[in-house]
Parts: sequence; C-alpha cells; structure tokens
Amino acid sequence: MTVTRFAPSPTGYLHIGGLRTALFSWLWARRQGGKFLLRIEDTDLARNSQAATEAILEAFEWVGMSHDGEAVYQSQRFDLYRRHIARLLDEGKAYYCYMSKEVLDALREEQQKRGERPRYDGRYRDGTLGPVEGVEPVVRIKAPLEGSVTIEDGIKGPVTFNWDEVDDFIIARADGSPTYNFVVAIDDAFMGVSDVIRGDDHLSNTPKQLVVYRALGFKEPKFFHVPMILNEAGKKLSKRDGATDVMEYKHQGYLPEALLNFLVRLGWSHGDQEIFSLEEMLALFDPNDINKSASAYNPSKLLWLNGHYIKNSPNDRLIKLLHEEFECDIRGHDAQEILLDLCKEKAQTLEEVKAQAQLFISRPTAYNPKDLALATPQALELLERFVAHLRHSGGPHLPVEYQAEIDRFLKESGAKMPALGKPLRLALFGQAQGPSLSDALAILGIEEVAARLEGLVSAVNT
RNA sequence: GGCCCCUUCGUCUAGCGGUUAGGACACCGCCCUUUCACGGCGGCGACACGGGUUCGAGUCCCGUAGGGGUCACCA
Repeated sequence: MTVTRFAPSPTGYLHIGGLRTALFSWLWARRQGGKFLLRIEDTDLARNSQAATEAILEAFEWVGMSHDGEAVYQSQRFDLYRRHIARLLDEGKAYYCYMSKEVLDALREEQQKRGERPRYDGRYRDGTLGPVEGVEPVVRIKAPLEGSVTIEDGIKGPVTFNWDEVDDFIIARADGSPTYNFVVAIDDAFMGVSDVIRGDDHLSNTPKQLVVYRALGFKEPKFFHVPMILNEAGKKLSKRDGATDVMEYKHQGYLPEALLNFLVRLGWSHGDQEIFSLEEMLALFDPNDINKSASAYNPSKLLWLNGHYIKNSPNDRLIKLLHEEFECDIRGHDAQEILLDLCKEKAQTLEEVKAQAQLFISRPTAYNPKDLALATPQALELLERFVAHLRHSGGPHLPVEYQAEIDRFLKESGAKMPALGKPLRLALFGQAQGPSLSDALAILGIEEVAARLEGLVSAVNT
C-alpha cells in the first residue's frame, strides 16, 4: 500500500511550499488508495508552538485535504526513539561520544582554517577513548566509512553519495533527546511510509537517514525530492512574496481550488492542460512526473486561475463566502442572480466581487470629482426624463427589458447612448465607469435608480 | 570551499533523436461594446555556453558558466 506523509515542524504557519508538497503527497496517496499521514515534528521543544500546529491543521481544513488517522506528535514518542537508540548502542552500531560542544567547535574551526570540510573525526568510534569527566555524552551512529549509496529518487533519478561524506552523526543529544535525521527514519519506518515526498532541501539528508534504516534493518522507502518554489525573481521564497500564510490567501479572497490548481501546476503537468478539478488531479497526478527543476512563484497566474474558478462558482456559494468571510451580505437581494453573475464576471478575487457588489448594496457616498463635470443641467434633465420614462413604461424587470426601454428612450429623445450612460453611471455609482447599465437597472430597480439620481442632483446643487 | 541537485519564451510548462519547438499566464494589437472588465482573434517571445556521439540533437555523453540545496547536540 502506498503510504505518504506530511511532516511539518510547527515553528510557524503553513506556506505554499509546504502546502504543495502536502498536496503532492495527499494526491498520490489518495490516487493509490493508500494513506496520507500527518506527523508533527516537534522534537525541538523550544521552537514549537501549539498555535503553529493548529494553524497548519486549519490550512489543511480550508483546502480540503484530510489526513488518515490521528496526527502523530514526535514529542510523544520519545520512548520509541530511546528504545532504538539503546538497541543500536547494544548492537555496537552506535556509540557514546564524549566530545563536548566546545571541543567539537574548536575542531571544526581548525579544519575550516585548513580549508577542509568541517566534520566529526570519529575519535570515539572504536571505543578506545573512555568517558570524559564532566561531559554528558551524545550518541553517534556509525556511518559506513567507504563506498557509496545511490538513491533511486522518483524525481531526480539516481543520486549517488560517497559514504566518506557522511559523518557519524549524532542521534541523541547530551540530554538524551533524539535528533531529526534519526527520528525521521524511525517514524517513517514505523508509520509504514512507503513514499517519502518532501522538499529537495532534504536530498542531502537522505544518506544519513539511510544509515538508520540500514542499521535497524528497516525497509527503505521510495523517495521523491520535490524542487523548491522560488520567488518571482528566482530567489528563495520569503515572507515578502509567496511564503505567506496559506490562510492569507483565504482572507485575500482566493478559492482553495484555485490555489491547489495553481500549486499542482508548479512542477507538474499533464500535457497542455491548465485547469484541473480535484477529481482530475486525483486521477492524473503522479509524483514520477514532477519536474526536476525549481519553479518560480507566479502570482498573476494564480490570479487568473482564481478568476476562472470564481466565474465558475455557483452564486449561492459566493453569497455564502461573501457573507461569512467578507462582511458582505447580499442574501435575499431581489436580483441576487443577476447581481452575482455581473459581479463575478470581472473579478479575480472575492475582494473584487465584494467591491463590485458594494456598488449596488450601498449608494454612492461621494462622486468622482473628475466625472462630476458630466452632471450638467442638460444631463440631469435627461436623466430625470429617463427615470420618468421608466416609470411610465410597462414595468421592466429583466435586463433585456430594461435594455429595450433604454433603446426606446434613446430613440424617442434622440439622445446618444454616451450622453445617457455616462451621467447615469455617475448617478448610480459615483463614477462614470461601472457595470453594464441594463444589468444595473435591473438589479437596482426604478425606485432605487430614482433615489440615486436625486442624490446626484442634491450633490450638484450644494 | 566540499558534496549533491538544477538549466526550453519574462513566468509556469509540452517535448521523451527527425517538430515551422506547442500551450498557458503576463505584455502588445485588433474585434466585440454604453464605460470598465469578460470573451474572441492575432502578435511579441525560449532550447545558458562549448565540445563530442549521430546521417540528424532541445532531446544522449563530457566539460564550462550560472542558479539552488546541504554540510548543527534545527527541522
């Protein structure tokens, strides 16, 4: 069975890089009918917070990704780690090292000065050096001294490391707590993870983890090292650009499916297809098809996708989101459907849908000074006549009916569309630029139109 | 610096020895049009460089350059 996992360390919110690797893992597990597990890597008690864990869970919930079973917290599995450290010690595959941090630092500094790679020299490996008074030992695991390993990475292909590049790294600190490369291997093995999909910043950690797998006789998983996401300038993602909290996207009016679609196309593709429903992703995604190279964060494409998904969202969903997330209540509006159809057509975010809707919900509180010049006495008079015309017409209701009245009025009055349209938009929205007038009239209704015209008239007269 | 990874339009990418190197976003132009958008049509625009292998290379090999990652008692 395919078992994947997402293993964040709860030191902050979840950003799109993390969300993407989680998405890849999730899609692959689901496609294979396997399991997608969540493991919270909180062994570094000082840097973790419960709030961060909750933020990650919240983001998962928003995008609709669910993990199987209970989340695993590493902080609650110290017994498991301790047992295996003891076992390795017993079997002579790990050993106590009494080199203090200070001595180690001094060694490294010296090596660096000589132009060598800073590394542990293995002085306690063969057990000939005894304990040092006053030094709590760390536990180091024995890495092979020669030869090499080749990782058959599902994305990068075969990657070879020489063992002499791999130190006898620390698996337990002086205080007895286990370290990252050790617990990752233990947990992945015990959780039955078959496919490790993670950022390629972990590629060079992999040999270390294989040392643990091998020492304990665990079955090695398949690895997929996903290239990083860079910012628009091709540099590492920072908080300034894409590394913002995933939930920020929600607050800015992005739809989760747009974000997911955007992320799945970063590094992965299926021919020329750009739009992927969740079902399609689930049916098509394969981590073996992920590109080898890093990709840059491209906010305008995200925006485009978001606009696409907004246009294709049912109105009632949008109404609900607008109400719940954006304090914009258009529930029960007389012309709800027309209003939403109009608003979502040009919007790329829910914020923009809201801004558009706001034009109808509330009357203009100010008029664009530049456009106010349109409100000439003749124009106002024409508008008055237009409203009177609407009142005496057969009671238009739909946009097409209003359009017919506009056409009839234009014909009867001899006025041209711009002469009517520009000041009418000014009266309705406070600016010469705005939604289609036939739609606008249908949404507002004659009385509201009359009221807004009055508003303009009194604004001009004061 | 050592080791490892990467390199097709500005960006995301298709390509899997023979293509006028395709699509998408962005940009520009035209059309639609009562404004702004949407939409439609079109345009601009790429195989990092140098050597091989081959009848033939974006595709395979080797270098170079550039970018990235990693070298912790962080994860």
